[in-house]
Amino acid sequence: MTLTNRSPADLLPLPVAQFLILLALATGDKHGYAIMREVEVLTKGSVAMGPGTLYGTVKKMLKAALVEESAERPDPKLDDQRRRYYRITGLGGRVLDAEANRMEQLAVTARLIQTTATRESSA
Amino acid sequence: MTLTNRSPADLLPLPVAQFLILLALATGDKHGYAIMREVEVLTKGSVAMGPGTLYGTVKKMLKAALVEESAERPDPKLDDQRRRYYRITGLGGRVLDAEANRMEQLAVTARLIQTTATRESSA
DNA sequence: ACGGGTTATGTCGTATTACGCTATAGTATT
DNA sequence: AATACTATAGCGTAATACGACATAACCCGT
Repeated sequence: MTLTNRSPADLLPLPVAQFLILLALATGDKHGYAIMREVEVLTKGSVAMGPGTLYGTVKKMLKAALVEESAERPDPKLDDQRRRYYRITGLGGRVLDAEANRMEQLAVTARLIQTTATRESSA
Repeated sequence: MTLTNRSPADLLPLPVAQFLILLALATGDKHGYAIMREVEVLTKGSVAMGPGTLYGTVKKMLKAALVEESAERPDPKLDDQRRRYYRITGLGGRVLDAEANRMEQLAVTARLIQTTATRESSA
C-alpha cells in the first residue's frame, strides 16, 4: 500500500500507450522521438503515437516509476542536445511482463471460444 | 469509409472494456448483469466491471454494431422482465478476432524481447 | 403479504487516458 | 540562409473508465 512494495498487478490492465512505451524501451534505452518510431515498427505501422500521447504518458510513467530518465548519452557526434533519454525500470519490466501475460491469456481464451463457436455453427 | 464495408482493423486497439464485453458475449447471448459476472470469471476476478462502464460501453457498441439487442428470451419461468439480452454481431466477431490477434502478437513480441534482455544481462 | 437481500438497468459527475494542434527550437542539407 | 526534418512540450478537447447513486423487479423466508 505504501510507495515501496507495490505489486505490478495493481496497475493492470495497463493503458495501451503505456504498454507500447514499455515495449519500445525494453528493446533498449531511447529518447522520446525514437520511442514514437519504435512503436510504429512494433505495431507494423498500425499505431502512430502522436506527441501529445507520448510526452504526456511518459510524464505519468516517470511519476509511477515505470521508466526513468537516463543521464547516459551516445557519442557526441551522434547526439542531439535536445534529446532526453529514457530507460525502463525494474518495476517497469515486471509490469510489462505481467501485462504481456494478461494479454496472452485473454488472447488464448478468445481463440478457444471462437473455435468452439465455429465448430458448433458448422456442425 | 461508408457505414457498410468498414474494416475491423480500423477499431483497433479496442478499449479493454469493449474487448471483455465481446469476449463475454462470444460464450453466448447474455443480459447486462450476466456480462458483468462473466467478465469477472474470464479475468479470474481481476477485473470487476461496474455498471457505469458496462451500460455506457454497451450503448456505444450498439451504435458501432459490434453487438445487437436480441428479442429471444428464455423460458418465462427463468426469465426476468427487466433483462435486456445482447448478442455479438458478425462485425463484432471479426473485431474480437482481430483484437485477440493484435494482443497475442504483442504478447509474443514482449516475451521475445524479455528473453533476449535476460540472456544478455546474465551472460 | 411484508420485508430484506439480490438482481438488474440506467444516469450522473468526475478522473483518467488519448490525441491533435500549436509553439518552439536545435539539426542537417543544399 | 533557407528549408526540411528532428525533437520536446503544453494546451484543449474527446473518448474512456468508473464509482456513486437512483430506481425497480425478483426471490425467499416468515
